[in-house]
This record gives sequence, C-alpha cells and structure tokens, in this order.
Amino acid sequence: MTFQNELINWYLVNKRDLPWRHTNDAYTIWLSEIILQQTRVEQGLPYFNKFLENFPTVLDFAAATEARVLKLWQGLGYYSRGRNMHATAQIVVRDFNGIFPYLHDELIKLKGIGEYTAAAISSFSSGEARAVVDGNVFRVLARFYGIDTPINSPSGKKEFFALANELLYKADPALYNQSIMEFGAIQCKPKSPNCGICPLSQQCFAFNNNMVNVLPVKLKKASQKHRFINYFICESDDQVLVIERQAGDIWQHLYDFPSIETHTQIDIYSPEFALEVKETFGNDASFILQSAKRHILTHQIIHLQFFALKNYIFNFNKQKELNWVSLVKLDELPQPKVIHDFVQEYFYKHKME
DNA sequence: GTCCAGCGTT
DNA sequence: AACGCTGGAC
Repeated sequence: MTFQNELINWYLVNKRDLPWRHTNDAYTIWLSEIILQQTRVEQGLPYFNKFLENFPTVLDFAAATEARVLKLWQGLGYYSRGRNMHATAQIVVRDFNGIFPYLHDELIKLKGIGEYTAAAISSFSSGEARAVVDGNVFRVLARFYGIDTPINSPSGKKEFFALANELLYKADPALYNQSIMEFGAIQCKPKSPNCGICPLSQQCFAFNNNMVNVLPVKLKKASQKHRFINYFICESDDQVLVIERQAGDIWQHLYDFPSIETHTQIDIYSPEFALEVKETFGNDASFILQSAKRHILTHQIIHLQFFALKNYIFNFNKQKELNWVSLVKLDELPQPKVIHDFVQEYFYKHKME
C-alpha cells in the first residue's frame, strides 16, 4: 500500500473527533487554524468554542473591538495572532463582502496567514491541492524518508515543501492533509512514538535505522545565554593559583583560575564589585584588569575578564581544588582554549615586553 | 528549575 | 535571523 493510503487508513480509524473537522466553512476553519498555531489541541479547543460562540460569523468578529478580541484571547499567548485576526476579519468584510476567502492565493495575503495556514484553509474548505507543512509533517517526512536536512534551514524548508507537494493525494487533498498531521500529532509524536503499533514502521527509514530519536534535525538557535566570569590571577614567587573545574558545568576537570561569576556585565570600577572582591579575597585585596575576552560555546556566550590580584587572602581549607603550580606545571595542565590563550599572552608574551 | 514544541512577521 | 507566549515533559 502507498504511503498516502496507509496514512489515510490510519486516520479513518484513529482520528480525534474535533469540531472543526465537521465543517468546510472557511471562516470556521480559519478560527481553528489561527488558534491552533503554536498551540496544542487541548489548549486551543475551549478558545475555539468561545470564539465561535461570541463571533458566529466574520461579520460579528469584524464588528467587535480589538480589546474584546484580546480579552477572549487572554491566556492563549502570542497575542499578535488575536490582533491579526481582528484586522483580517475587518479586511474580509470590507474587501470580500464578508465572504471569507477560500483560495490559497487570496488567503496568503491576509494578516496572520502564512504558507501553512493558507494551505490548510484552502484545502479543507475548497479542496484546493495544497500540501500543509507543519511541525507534524516535517517530523513524519523526515523520519519516514530519512531526511536529515535541518527543517528550520532555508534549504530544508524548500526540500520538505517540494516533497510534501509531490506526495499530496490529489484525489482528496483535505483528507490526506488531515491524515498526515493527525498521524504526526498522535502516532509519530516528537518523543517516544509508539513504533510498535505503527502501520508504516516496516518502511520507515528512521525506525529501520534506529534514528527515530534524531529525526527530524533542527538547527539549534544560537543561545542567548550569557555568562560573565571574572578571573583573578594570584601569583607568589614563581607560582600561580589554579583551580580544577568540577562536574555540573562546562570545562569539567580542566583548569582555570579563581573567579567571581555574575549574571550581567559588571562595572569593574563600581564600589559593589570592589566590595565583592574584598569579601572574597580579603580587605587588602586590589586588582588590575589585564585582559577581556569573549568565548562562544554551543549554548553559551562567555564574557571573561582577567584581573591581576594583589594582597589577597584565601581560606584554603574550603578550596580543596585550588593548587599552586609553577608556570612549567601550568603549561602541562589541561586548560580551556580561551584560558590557554590568556596564559600565553599574560605569562609569556606580556611578561617579555 | 530547564528544555522543548509550535507559525508568522519584521 | 530574531522575536513573540504558554503549557507540558522531564
């Protein structure tokens, strides 16, 4: 049996009974699709009912105030969806005589309707042959066909949209679109899909190659997490104080220096920073900035500052991982690259000037 | 507490 | 490429 027929057969047996599946009215389907963007069915369902009760037609929607729309939207998140809906309802009344558009090329021009939603409304309401490509479709196709192109990359989107439209079941686009999305939502789930009862598992690339947990591939967004680590270089005779980094953080079992970490960029001349240094290193401690660096890891952007510290005091009993080492020994210790770079600059190049 | 899912706009 | 929100899984 074909991929498409397997999905449709599965759907006819397993589909959830959802209210927007009993209509081909474009306005009602639009309500459901906007509400279900970035929203799970269980959360969106009561909102769909509430909106349909308050605004049985697009005329009722357009006549409402934006404040009333947003009040009804309260708790659903991404409030621009509600604002865009209100604007679109008024455009439909003004430019389409209150008849909600049902063709893709008209729908795509409306506020809050992108490629996915235009395909969904057009296929469900008028049977137009447009393949829906939502998160469920990306997942089903990536797993079944073994596609590892990142789904959130420009090339990945082209690839998946092209494949989805090739696969579209032209005899009944609406039925097929519903089938593949529902299959992704409740059978081919993101986490722990039940492949043991999947009718497609024998032909599924991911299942046959033990890749269900790695497909689809998604590019990780560059992390916004910033860390600010202020290092203090303590020297005595020909030795320097180092610290072995412990479990539970980056750079486990590599060596760096005693540090004070903050959540924001500190002003090194502020009294607060001076006070914290004195609390940590003693009242006579003083410090001079030597270097500042930025280091990028997969999930973190680390802002480092290095200070030379004078007249410090340490409670060595509580700092077992602290060690005095010679420069020769230091060079033998494993260090994060950014620390090693600093060491080279500070203890060698800098000192020779 | 942290991570992740999920479309459209700018 | 960044941003908008919430709920659910872990």
